[in-house]
Amino acid sequence: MQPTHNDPRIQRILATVDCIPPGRVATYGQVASEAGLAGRARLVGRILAELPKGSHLPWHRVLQTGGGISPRSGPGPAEQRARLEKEGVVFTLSGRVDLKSAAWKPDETP
DNA sequence: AACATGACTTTCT
DNA sequence: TAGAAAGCCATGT
Repeated sequence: MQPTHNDPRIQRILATVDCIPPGRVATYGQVASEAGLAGRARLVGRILAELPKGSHLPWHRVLQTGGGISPRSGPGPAEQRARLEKEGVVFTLSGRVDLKSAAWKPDETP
């Protein structure tokens, strides 16, 4: 079975991602830092990669530094972008999100 | 224990 | 501004 079972760190990451409101996005480093795992951005990515299918977790709101989508196998990236656009997130011609406007602030969680 | 892989980040060219 | 290389952390073989 898998790595992340009941580790509080992992739960914190999942909770942080789940706290990201629609129309806003956060970077891997941002989430990791909030979860108390600063510098472990890759761990966040790994967690999301292991996410089960039925997870309601807004994984699509997690982007790279600069607001770009991490390329990976499958319809992941395309679906991620589609979902974000549906939430009102604007993508630049470079395929990146304008963090100046869409960046999520942990203090602004309703 | 060592090597290889990956939803990352930073720096250099 | 875009592309390639190196570095860092955790997992799996």
